[in-house]
Amino acid sequence: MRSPEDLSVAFRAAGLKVTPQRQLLFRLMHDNSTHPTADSLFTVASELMPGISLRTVYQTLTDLSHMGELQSIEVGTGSMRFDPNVSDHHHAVCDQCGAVQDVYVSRAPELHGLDSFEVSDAHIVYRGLCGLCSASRGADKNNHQTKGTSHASIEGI
Amino acid sequence: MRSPEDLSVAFRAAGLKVTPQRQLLFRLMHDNSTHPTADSLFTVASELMPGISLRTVYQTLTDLSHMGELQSIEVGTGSMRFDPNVSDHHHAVCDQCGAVQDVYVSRAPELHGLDSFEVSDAHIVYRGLCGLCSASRGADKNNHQTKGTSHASIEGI
DNA sequence: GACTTATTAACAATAGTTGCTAATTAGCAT
DNA sequence: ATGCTAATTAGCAACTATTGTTAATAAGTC
Repeated sequence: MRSPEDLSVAFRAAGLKVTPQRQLLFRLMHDNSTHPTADSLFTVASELMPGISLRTVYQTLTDLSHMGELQSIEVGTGSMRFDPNVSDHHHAVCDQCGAVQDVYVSRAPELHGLDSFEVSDAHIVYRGLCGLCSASRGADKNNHQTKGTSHASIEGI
Repeated sequence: MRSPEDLSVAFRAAGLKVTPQRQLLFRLMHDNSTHPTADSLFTVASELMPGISLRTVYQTLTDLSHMGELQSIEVGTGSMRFDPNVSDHHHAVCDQCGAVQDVYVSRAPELHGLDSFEVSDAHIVYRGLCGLCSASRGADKNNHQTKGTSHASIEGI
């Protein structure tokens, strides 16, 4: 996802208006590696701009997705996650705290049974325990993170 | 997933009752490679047993999942798919008709960025066009299948 | 065949997301 | 700066998929 400034230009060029709500969301999503849900993003946005509506958050996220600025992924946690990292990568979901990490896969797997199928995209979802959860394994059952926010993210190929 | 007969025995052994509704669902799911949704299974079941409730279908599918007799998968089509094939495999989803096929992956991919993550499961979802849809590409925009029912399935390693 | 307990069916409720509409506001031209 | 026009916002309703609840029913056992 491009910078908030670049996005403002891109939105105007696309005939879309650059509102304060959108600018806030640009900033909140830029370089955001926590894979937030629409709702968790709404919570953060509401603190900075009371009165902003969840509908607007959904709408802007949808717009950004359509423009290819972010990726919406479904990792089995019930709600959509939004990812400003649009490079070719995959995801790991912690079964305990729900954190989502980026995963880079270098070797394409060998397939069987897809002879007549034209593959255009592949997405791998890993499940298990994230670093923090496996460290505190069993000790505390409480989630140590808010839904949709990860402890840290791992970048780089 | 085991045969309807075996499942009847297993259910009784587990203290669960073998009702006509459950027996019907055993038969409908056994060797069913169409990856149906709860709703599409309900539609088929309703024709054979008018009056059966969607709740019962969900309940029985959940019971079967908990017993390890079938797998419930989420492939991004909005609703859960149920698969009597509980072997280690993955799935391909047609973007046009929604059909789901089994895919077997023989070589584990190389990962980067998962150092502190304890992986317990991995699931790959391929997206694209199934054989029938890519054959009739563009010609007819109409789905040639009912949601949740695939043209055919591909089995074998 | 009666008894006990699980199950069924119907309905309400929930979560996540999208549709709708009147009032507001950005962007543009003056 | 100011007004115009079309896009956007906020609020709410609607919708889909799924789960909770409960009275009536039926399976399984004796």
